Amino acid sequence: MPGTFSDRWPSTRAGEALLRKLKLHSSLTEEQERALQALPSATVEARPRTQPLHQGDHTGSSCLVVDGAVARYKLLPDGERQILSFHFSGDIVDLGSLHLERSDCSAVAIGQARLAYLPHEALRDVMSRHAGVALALWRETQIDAAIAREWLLNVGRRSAYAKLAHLFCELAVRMEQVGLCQTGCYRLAATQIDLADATGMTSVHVNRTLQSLRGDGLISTQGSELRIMDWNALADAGSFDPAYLNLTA
Amino acid sequence: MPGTFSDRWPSTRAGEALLRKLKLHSSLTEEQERALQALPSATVEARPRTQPLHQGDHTGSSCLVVDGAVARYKLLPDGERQILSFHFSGDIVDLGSLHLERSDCSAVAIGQARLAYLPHEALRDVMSRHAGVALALWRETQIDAAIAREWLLNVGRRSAYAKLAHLFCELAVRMEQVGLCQTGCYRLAATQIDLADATGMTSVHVNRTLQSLRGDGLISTQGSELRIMDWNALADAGSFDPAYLNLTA
DNA sequence: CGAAGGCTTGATAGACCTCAAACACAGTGG
DNA sequence: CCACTGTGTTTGAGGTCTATCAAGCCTTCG
Repeated sequence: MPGTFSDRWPSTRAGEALLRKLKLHSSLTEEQERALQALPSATVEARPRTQPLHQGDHTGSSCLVVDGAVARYKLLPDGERQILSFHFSGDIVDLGSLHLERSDCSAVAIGQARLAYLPHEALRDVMSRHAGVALALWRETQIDAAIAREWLLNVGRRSAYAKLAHLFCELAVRMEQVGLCQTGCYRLAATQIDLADATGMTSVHVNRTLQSLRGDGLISTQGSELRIMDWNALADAGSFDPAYLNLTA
Repeated sequence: MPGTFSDRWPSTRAGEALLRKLKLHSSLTEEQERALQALPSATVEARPRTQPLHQGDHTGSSCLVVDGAVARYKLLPDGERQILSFHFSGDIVDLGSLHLERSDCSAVAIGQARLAYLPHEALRDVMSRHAGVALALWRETQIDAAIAREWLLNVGRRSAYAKLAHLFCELAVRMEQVGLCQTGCYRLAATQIDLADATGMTSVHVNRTLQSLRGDGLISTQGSELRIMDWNALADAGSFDPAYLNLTA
């Protein structure tokens, strides 16, 4: 029901979301802010499971998340899927391909999402005229890369229990940054299959690990809402250190 | 023995290695090339297992590999290590931290290596004066990020056999780019422990999987030299598709 | 109400890990 | 020249974490 959805998030515009995100780590002049907000963009509603981006695509625009969530992923020939990242309001999903030939991964909407497509030409133009914007976008891509590296550690070396704990911590911090998480409580329409593909597990094992996490009083869930009951214990279980998110710039 | 080492690789300079690497995916004007070659740098010899970069470091320069190999990694509180990437001649290990407060990972020399430290100030200066250089370095960081994403898939979703096959394919292609691999044969001073930490396995299991790979006639090893005996079979086993390396720009 | 998708549970299996020891090799020093 | 040491490789024997297979259940939605 796109109608209902639009009613609930009526006013956020693409430039606004991007601006808020960039200001988390970079300071911008008023002129730069105006330039960003003036970015042309085509906003679209994306139904759950629709794919705003396909591996190998050669598009002329980048996909910005205005509302909702998007997951980037890669597929193996046998159909196995690895989710590489989650993106929320203000995140540019495929900023990396701005100066690259084609995208190396696909993306899918997790739940209903509102997306905006920013023409590469316009982005390049703003970046060339405003060095501060180019710097902010550079930082944005570097933080994205840092998150991928942390995920590599997560998937490669942590136990199932720690993997989920770490993921939930990261999502809490990142969503809190953009106002989507209050008092350790946030909504994410990810299924247990999604969580499995993000952490290199199976959905069955995610289910059982989730039960442990709940049983130990670290989290609770109802519907798509996740509530962190004991932040210290959860962060400790996942050996979560938010330094890699570069929030303090 | 730094003396012996210097004698074997006597002439490569920092700017040269970087330039050759960047030209793999970006075209540069003669002026830009000169600017790159004129970059000031302090070249040092790094003994095996020395650490040119530490997590949390706030350095004023970036580490370029001139010769040899460097691995980037992260540690878990319990000492578990995840290697995030390997770097060879022309790679800048921590380009990501050029505009970030501090490094989110550490690095270690794999075997003897020669490194050059490029002052951030000088890099920023060249980038601001030459948009083409900035673009090339942007591409460089994006390819680095794309490799990390492919590793995420490798570590999260492939079998042990496929993990090693994929890693060996990537290393062959990347080392061939810079002249370190001929006819599917290259030297890498990585131990089986290193390979384990790069793929999220244990060294014991790496050892056994290596034996399978050899037994199936896909590779052969002698000392630190790896020879790919059957490229097609190896690429197939690792479902290796070099598209993510962005070689064709 | 039926269908579809997601969640939960049980039983079984296997890929990979852990522990432990032996082996190979190079560098060191007496 | 040969023990001696350290690091890396190899092998063996369990053990376990996680995957697989299969079924039942629940909610949502047309």
